[in-house]
Amino acid sequence: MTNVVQSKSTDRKVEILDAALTLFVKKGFHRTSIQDIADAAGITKGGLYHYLKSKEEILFSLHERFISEGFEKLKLIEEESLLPEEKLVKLLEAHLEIIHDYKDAITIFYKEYNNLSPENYKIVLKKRDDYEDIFVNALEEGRINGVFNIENSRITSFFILGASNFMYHWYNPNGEKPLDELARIYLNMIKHGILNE
Amino acid sequence: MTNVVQSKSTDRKVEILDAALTLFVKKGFHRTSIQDIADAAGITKGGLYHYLKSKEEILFSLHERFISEGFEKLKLIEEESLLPEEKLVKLLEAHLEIIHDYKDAITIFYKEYNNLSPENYKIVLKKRDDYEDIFVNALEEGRINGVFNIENSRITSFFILGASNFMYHWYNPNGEKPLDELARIYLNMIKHGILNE
Amino acid sequence: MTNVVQSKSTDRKVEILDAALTLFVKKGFHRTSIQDIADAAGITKGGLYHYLKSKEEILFSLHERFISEGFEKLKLIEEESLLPEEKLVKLLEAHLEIIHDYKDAITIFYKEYNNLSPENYKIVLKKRDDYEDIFVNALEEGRINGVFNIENSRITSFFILGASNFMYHWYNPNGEKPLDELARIYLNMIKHGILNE
Amino acid sequence: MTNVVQSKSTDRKVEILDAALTLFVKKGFHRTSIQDIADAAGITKGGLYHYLKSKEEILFSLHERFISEGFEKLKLIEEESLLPEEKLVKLLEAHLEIIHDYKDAITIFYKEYNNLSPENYKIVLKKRDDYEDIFVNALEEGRINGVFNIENSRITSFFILGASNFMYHWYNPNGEKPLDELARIYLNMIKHGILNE
DNA sequence: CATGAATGAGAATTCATTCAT
DNA sequence: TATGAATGAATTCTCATTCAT
Repeated sequence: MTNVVQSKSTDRKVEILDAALTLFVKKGFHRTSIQDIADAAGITKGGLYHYLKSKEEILFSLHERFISEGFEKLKLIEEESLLPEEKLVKLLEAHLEIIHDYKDAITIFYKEYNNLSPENYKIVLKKRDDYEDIFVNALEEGRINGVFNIENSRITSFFILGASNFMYHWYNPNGEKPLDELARIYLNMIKHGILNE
Repeated sequence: MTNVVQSKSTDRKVEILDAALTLFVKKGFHRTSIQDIADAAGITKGGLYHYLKSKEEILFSLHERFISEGFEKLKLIEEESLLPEEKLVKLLEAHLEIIHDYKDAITIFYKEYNNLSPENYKIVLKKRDDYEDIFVNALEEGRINGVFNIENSRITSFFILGASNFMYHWYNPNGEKPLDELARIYLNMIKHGILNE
Repeated sequence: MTNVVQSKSTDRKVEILDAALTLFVKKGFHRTSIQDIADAAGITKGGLYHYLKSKEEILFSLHERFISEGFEKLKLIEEESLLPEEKLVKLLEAHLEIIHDYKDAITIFYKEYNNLSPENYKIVLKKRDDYEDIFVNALEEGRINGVFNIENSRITSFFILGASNFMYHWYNPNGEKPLDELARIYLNMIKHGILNE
Repeated sequence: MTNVVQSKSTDRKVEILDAALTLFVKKGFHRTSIQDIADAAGITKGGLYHYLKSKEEILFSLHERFISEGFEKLKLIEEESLLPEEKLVKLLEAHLEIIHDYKDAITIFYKEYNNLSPENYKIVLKKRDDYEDIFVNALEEGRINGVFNIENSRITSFFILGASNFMYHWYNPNGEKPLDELARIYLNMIKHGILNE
């Protein structure tokens, strides 16, 4: 899946990014200094610049890392030949798993993306749109088939993603509800709503 | 509804806060300098400090303004004697209205609240919890009555609020869908889900 | 001794000066703001400027108040016709009394006089010199008479004043030793030294 | 005596401290800006912060430098086995020498120590007390032996140190009286007083 | 007399980034 | 690769003083 052999440099870079992510989550992008990151990564400020050429690049790399991996995951599901309902379920399960795995990265994504350079901002937003489009397309397919009783696939997509994304504000991986249990509850509400009929 | 007569200072402070809000939304809290705010408000840097004693107080005031007004609105509905379903509908309509009216404030609330001082952070989080509790209580009432087919009122509340709050990421007040139309669509999904049964 | 009838303004000014003195002792001249002084005196910042035209004038007035009164006291003793030893004793007793009464003013005098404007600096230093000269003259008279076994009246004067002035660093008016007891001890050391002979 | 080999950084730091000391004596702590110090030391403001992390640390370092060296000097004398009178004489000669060598540092010590942070304030005051205790102990030893005709060693210590310390207000190293001459005069007054008997 | 608003200059400090070694 | 020194621009905040009302 991932490269087993990585150069020392790559390791070092990953360490720096991990350290940065932790700090960004705790203190925010601007309140975290390059010095802080260097300290946390066990490197000097000057040394850090051998791996990453600016603070913005750190932020961008963090975005990239999470959004690319997430997109790849969904893409694989999209390409499977599944019924709309099954596809939506699998997409959503994957999405919740991504939220679980990349809680920190998602947190800073929603808070700090406007600190990206205009060029990187565009790249990231494009990927986010592609990500969302996978949901929109799955919903649209089901809407046309008559499986989903929805008016507008995009609005529905935002509805579902919104409900899911909000989880990063409150979801505690060590809390009482395991993720698959939550996924079941969420799916149920999405499919049938909350009203007893 | 609002005071018609306000002292000059109150006006000035409101001007400063409005200017700050606009800038915070556009550039984020840290990338907006006091100088930027003062310029936008047509006042000198020193003058600004006559009305607000720190940059953090500006952020806090913006939070306060929106979260207190929002809470009052919901509180009034909570105190009406309504059936659970009716109450939830009214609460949600009010909530979407608040999102509509305070889109900018909510944007910076979710992005920048961790720039508040510890004391103000506590105050704001307390109010946010009170706000959410109104939804949780309404859902719990319906759950006990058997009107709502839900397992857990808090998770359901987060589900609904999450879906709604995410609107501030994409909702355009001048877009094709008017707010009441969106409210109808959202309510429908919350009540009945998306599956054709 | 002092005016029994004073205008309201004069009272107000005295209040301001007293408030300022207390604050200067506690926090130093620069760390005390005009706002602090105004607050302590129960007046507004703008109001304060009706009584004193600058922060420096406050400092100068405090110096004046203490150094003029002190000088007058010594002057009266100087003009009495006394034997050198008696005169020195009376001068020193008066000096210690002044230190007792104006501990705070003396503290800020030695710490903050270099914050005076050049003109006021000159005035204050002139008065300090006049004050010291009274001691030098008394010593010189005794030296010529052969009452005092000293080489240089100025150095001796500094020796005596130094020993006395240092008291403001440690003298506690509510401590175990009353002032007259201290005066006796000091005079004894000045007259006979510390060696058993 | 002192390290012959010092790192470049140590040199730079010493340069900054020396520049600061000169300026503090001339203009006082608060009227000297970091910019002033940086300019005088031939470094940029930002560069200065590479060596010292705050203005307060500059002040503290200046205090430390002088008070630690002074204390070491006295400590060595205290540990010699000398008769009380001889010990007092040597202590006082050393003390006057310290005043001669560190006139500037002592000046700002007495004027500006209340600008230290509470923690550093404590440290400095502790050292000052230790310094004074050396004199108190020497006097107490002589008082018990009957060599000194004094009532209270602490008051006597303050008397002597006060007389000596005051020298920094008027002593001019290039004046007519060399230091050892002054030491002789002072010692004479301390030992025998000023009265012809 | 008194006030509150406003000013403008200056202060300490932070920090991303560069670069000689 | 790695470092520590250095830079320079930006930033928040303070404050003595003025002045219209």
